[in-house]
Amino acid sequence: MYKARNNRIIPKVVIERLPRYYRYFQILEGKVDKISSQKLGEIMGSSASQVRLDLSYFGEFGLQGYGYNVKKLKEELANILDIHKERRFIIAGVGNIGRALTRYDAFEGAGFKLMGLFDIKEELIGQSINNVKIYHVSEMGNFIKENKIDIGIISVPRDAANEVAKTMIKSGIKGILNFAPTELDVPEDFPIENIHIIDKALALSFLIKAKEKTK
Amino acid sequence: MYKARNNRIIPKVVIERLPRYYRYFQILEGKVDKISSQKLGEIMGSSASQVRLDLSYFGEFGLQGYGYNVKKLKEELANILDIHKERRFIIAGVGNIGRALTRYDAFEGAGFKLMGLFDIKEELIGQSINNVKIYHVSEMGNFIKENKIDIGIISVPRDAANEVAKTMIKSGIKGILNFAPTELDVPEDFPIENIHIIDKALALSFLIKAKEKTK
DNA sequence: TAGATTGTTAATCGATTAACAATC
DNA sequence: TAGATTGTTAATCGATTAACAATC
Repeated sequence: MYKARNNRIIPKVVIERLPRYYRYFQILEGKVDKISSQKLGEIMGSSASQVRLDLSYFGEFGLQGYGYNVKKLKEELANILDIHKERRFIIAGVGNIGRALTRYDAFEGAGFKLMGLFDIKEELIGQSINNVKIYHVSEMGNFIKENKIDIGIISVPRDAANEVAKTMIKSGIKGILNFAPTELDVPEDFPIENIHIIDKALALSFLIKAKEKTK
Repeated sequence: MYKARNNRIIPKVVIERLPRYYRYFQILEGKVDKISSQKLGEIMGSSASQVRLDLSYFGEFGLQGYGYNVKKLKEELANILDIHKERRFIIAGVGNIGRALTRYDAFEGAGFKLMGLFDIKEELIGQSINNVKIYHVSEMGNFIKENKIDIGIISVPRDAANEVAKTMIKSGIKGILNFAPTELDVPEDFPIENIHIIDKALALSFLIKAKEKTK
């Protein structure tokens, strides 16, 4: 659990919303100087109360009768999300998803730096994608230690995911972004985020079907 | 809102969990014949109560003193998620993410069929990726109508996303899977799912930083 | 000053867990 | 039958919204 000011515990849902606030303040910057919780809520599709309560976990950023200073808030959120710090990451699994993430430039814009790629396919080892070298997974543990890797992206097949995660964690990685279609067995409180693409597509299928039924 | 048996409304959180149940029943099939809510909860990392309540929105699938028949439940979930029906989709935006999704074979395994790709870059038009042709976005509206496209994946840059969504919806698409880093302006109750990769990475950054602080 | 808008507490709403009668 | 386990209702927990004093 993550404590905020006043010893309050920051709910997980609030943490998940933080990057969204950051995105909106990025867009607002340059357009307006200040914004009220009311207006921001309208733009983001949430309530003014939620905006104020969410932000209040991290500080008193507003000013009565004025609202929030856009430039200042964007900077505060950048600090909260550690955007100015370089966070080094690697990708395990150079399949379609892995390759795409290698070339995905938005990572760089958010302060993430790709240091290496890992796979088991012999024919890939030694190659480079976007000037990032592919190594054999057996070298991953040492690589993490030597290069002080912060984050591991897992895009290997489902059955290999847990072993990869285990190696990463044992080697001192600080967090995992998991694209494999399974829940990983990590220690309680180990930082992890899951991106289950097919799950999202299937939930969408359900929504579509359910909507058609009600017609 | 989506009604279930007994006129209960199915909470959105339950819908989002459905694909996860399906995944686990897929894995269990062949391994065991039956499973109790207790055991399933242990494997999935949720409570037995939640398993039973979640499933109860869709039917009485269990048997007292026995549990749930794995093969049967997997089939029920497949039907609930419409997996046996072919759902046709297109991808707007042939950047890194779009390309990766084009080659992502898990879509096919879940019953999704990619029918076309769309972009504005003239040099891409007419090319094919994985035997799927790239068209100009100006042709998208007609393509959707003529080919009865169910789902649109949006992987265009942020500023183009809303216009693409508008065209899709106007042309009768039934649902959108959005990878663009923005919330789309869709009608209330229009089926949509968002996959915000950078948001997830940034939330992970926060978790890592917060954990380090407490040490 | 008057109006606007914050940060926070209280009230409400929704989701999860516990309890248990029903029954295989 | 006895033990196991369901489906559902009630109790609890957590998240969202409403209300408002404080104050720019």
